[in-house]
Amino acid sequence: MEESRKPIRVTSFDVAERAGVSQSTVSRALSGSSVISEATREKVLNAAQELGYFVDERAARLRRGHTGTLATVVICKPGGRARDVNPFSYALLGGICAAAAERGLEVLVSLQSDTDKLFGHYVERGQAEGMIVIGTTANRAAWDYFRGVGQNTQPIAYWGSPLGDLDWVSSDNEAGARLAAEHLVERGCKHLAVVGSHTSAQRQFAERVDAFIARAEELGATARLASIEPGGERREQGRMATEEILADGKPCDGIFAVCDALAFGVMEALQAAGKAIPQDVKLVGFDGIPASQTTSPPLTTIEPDLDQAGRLLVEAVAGGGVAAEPSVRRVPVKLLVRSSS
Amino acid sequence: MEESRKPIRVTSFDVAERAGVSQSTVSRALSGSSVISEATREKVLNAAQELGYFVDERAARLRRGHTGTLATVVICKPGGRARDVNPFSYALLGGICAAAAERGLEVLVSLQSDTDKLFGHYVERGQAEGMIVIGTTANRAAWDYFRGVGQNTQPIAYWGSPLGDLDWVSSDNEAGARLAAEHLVERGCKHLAVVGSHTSAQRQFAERVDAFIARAEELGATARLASIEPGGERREQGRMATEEILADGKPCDGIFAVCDALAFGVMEALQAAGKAIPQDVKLVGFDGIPASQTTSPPLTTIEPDLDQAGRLLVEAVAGGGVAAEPSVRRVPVKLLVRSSS
DNA sequence: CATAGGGCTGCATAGCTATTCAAATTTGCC
DNA sequence: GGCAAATTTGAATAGCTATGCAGCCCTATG
Repeated sequence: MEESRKPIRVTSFDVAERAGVSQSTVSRALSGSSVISEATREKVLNAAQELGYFVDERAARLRRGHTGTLATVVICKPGGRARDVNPFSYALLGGICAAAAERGLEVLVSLQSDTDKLFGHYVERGQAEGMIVIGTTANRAAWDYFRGVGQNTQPIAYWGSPLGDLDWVSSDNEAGARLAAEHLVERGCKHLAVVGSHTSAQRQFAERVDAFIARAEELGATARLASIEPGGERREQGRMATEEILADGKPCDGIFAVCDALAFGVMEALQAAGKAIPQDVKLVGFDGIPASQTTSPPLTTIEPDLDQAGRLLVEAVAGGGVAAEPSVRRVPVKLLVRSSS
Repeated sequence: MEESRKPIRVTSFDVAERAGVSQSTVSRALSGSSVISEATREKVLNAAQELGYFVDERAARLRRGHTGTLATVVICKPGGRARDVNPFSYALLGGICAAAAERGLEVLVSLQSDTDKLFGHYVERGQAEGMIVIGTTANRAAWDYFRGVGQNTQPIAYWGSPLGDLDWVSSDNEAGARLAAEHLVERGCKHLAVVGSHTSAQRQFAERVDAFIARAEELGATARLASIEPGGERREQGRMATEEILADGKPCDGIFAVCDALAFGVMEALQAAGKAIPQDVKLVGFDGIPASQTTSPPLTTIEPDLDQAGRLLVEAVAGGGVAAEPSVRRVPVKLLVRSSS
C-alpha cells in the first residue's frame, strides 16, 4: 500500500507555466528582485498561491551556497536528562533563537554531552554559516573539542566555557559584582563574604569575586572569599562554604554568591544555623534563574539580559565586524532587589 | 580586501581523484554502502581525511529529497523575553533534542509568539520532514495557526495546546493526579482541595482535576475544586484560589495544585495565613519544574518524564506507525516526595 | 577451457534553484 | 517616426551529490 506516496513537488517551472512566464522570472519575482514589473510579480504570486508552491530550500541552498542557518551547541552534563540541563543555558538558547529570528536566520540546535559523540562540523558540511557553543558545565573534553573546532570553523562564538580564554561573550561580571557590593553596603552590611572560587578554570567566577571584594573594600566594608570545593553540586558547595563562614567566628552580615545555585545552598545553611535572612545576614545571588523567585525569602540577584546576550552572540557569528573587535563582549546586568537583602 | 575569501569547496570529485576512484565510489564508501570493498573504503576514507572533506549537505539533501531534520516550534507569550518562556517548555525541548539525536535527526528550533510572523511551512519548503509544536501558553491565534498548518503538513505532533483536541502527546494526567491523591490520603489528609480549572480550553488541567477528585473520594476523603480565575499569572491565580479555600470555613488539610506555578501561589497564601506546610496543610504540585526544589519547604510534585516525552513526540513525527495509533500518547509520571507533604 | 555468476566500480543523470548574459520589449526624446 | 536608452524577460548553466544501470574482473564450476 505504498500507493499515493507520490511526492511530486510543485516546482518553479510549474508556477512559471501557470503564470505564463519563465522559471527565472518566477525565481526573481518570489525573491523580491527589483527588476520585475509589478504586473508580472502579481501574476507569479497568484500562480504560486494557487498551486501551493513553496521554494525548495534544498535546491535554493545548494545554488546560493549558503543556508541562512546558525548551529547552536549546548554542552551539558554527560548522562543527564533534559531536566538536568541548566535553566540558564536554556534561557540563553531562547535569547539566541530570538536574536537569530530578528536577523532572519534559522537555528539548528544540538545538545551534546557524550564525549565520544561530539560533532561540530556543521559549517564544513554546509548546514550552517556559523556556530555558537554555550554551556555552564565543566565538561572539559567537550569544551576542548569545540575549541579545536573553532580553529578551523571561522565564524564561532562561545559562552560559559571553563577554559578561561575562550568566551567571546559573557555577563558583565564586574558590573554585576559591583552592584551586589554596593547594594549590600547600602543596606548596612559591614562584614561581607563572597561564596565562589578563584581558579583560572572559572574565569567568570573569579571576575565576580575580584570585583566584589574590590568594590566592598572601596566602600569601607570588609570582604573575604569563601572558596567552594571543586566538583560536586553547586547547592552543596554553597552549603559547605557557608558552614565554613559561620564556623570561623568572624562576623558576617552579608553574602554574595557568585551564582544562584550556590545561593540556594547558602540560604539553606544560614537557615539551618538559625540565621534570619535578611535580618541577620543579607544575601545576593547571580544569574536570575527562575528558581530564585521561589525561595523563601525570594533571592535578590544580578540578572544578565539574556536577550541582549543572544544578540551579541548572533552578531558575533553572523554580523560583519567580528574581527574588528576581538575583545570579550559584556552583557549588561540588572540588580533585581527581592527580600533576601 | 576581499582577497582570500575563496571558498573553493573540496568536493567528492577531489577525493575521488586523490583516492584513484570515481566520485560514485566516494559517495558510496562514505555513506557506508555495503557494496564497497574494505580496501577501497579505506583508500577513500584516507583521501577524504587528508583533504579535510565533508559531504556537502546542501547537495546531498537536494539529491536525496529529504533532510533528516525535524522542525520544532515553541509557542511563547507575545512580547516576552527569553527568560519568560516557561522552563517546562525548555526542558521538553531538551527532551526532543535528545530523542532526535538518538535517531540521528537534526532539530531546527524556532520560538514563535508574534501573531503576525507565524511560520510553519518547514516541511513544504523542504527544510524538515516533520514538525513538533509545543508550548504552555494560551496564545490562541498561534495555536489556531498551527492547527491549520497541521491540516496540510502531515507529520506533525503537538504538546500543550489549549485547543483541547489537538495534542498528540501529553503527561499522564490521570495517573499523576491519582498519585497525588493517594499520597495525600496516605499522609493522613481527609479534606482535600484541588486548585485548577475545568474548562475545555485546559483539557490537561481538567483531566487532573477529575482524576484527583475521583481517586480522593474513592479513598474516603472529601475533595473540592477551587477554580482559578481565567487570565493573569499562575502564581497569582494560585494565591487567590487558596484565599478562597481558606475563607469558606470548610476544613482543608491537603491541596493539589495542577501545576507547580500555581502551587507557588498556594504556598504563599497558606504561609501568609499562618498555616504551616506540611503540618497544617500538605501540598502537591505538578510538572516538577526546577523552581519546585527551592521553595521552602521544597514542593512535592508530579514529574513527567520529559526524555520520554521527547521520544514520543519524535516518534510520532519521524516514526513509522503514526497513523496506526491516532490516540493520545501518555508520558509516564513520577511522584517526587519532598517536604511540602 | 569455457561459461556463469558474484562482487565492485564507473558512467551518466536527476534533483530545483539562482544568476549571468543576451535578447526582447517598452519608453523617452528629438 | 526613428533611434537610443531603459526596463523587463528568457535561455542556459552551475552547484554537488546519490543512485540506476551497465560493465569489468575474478572465481568457481562443469
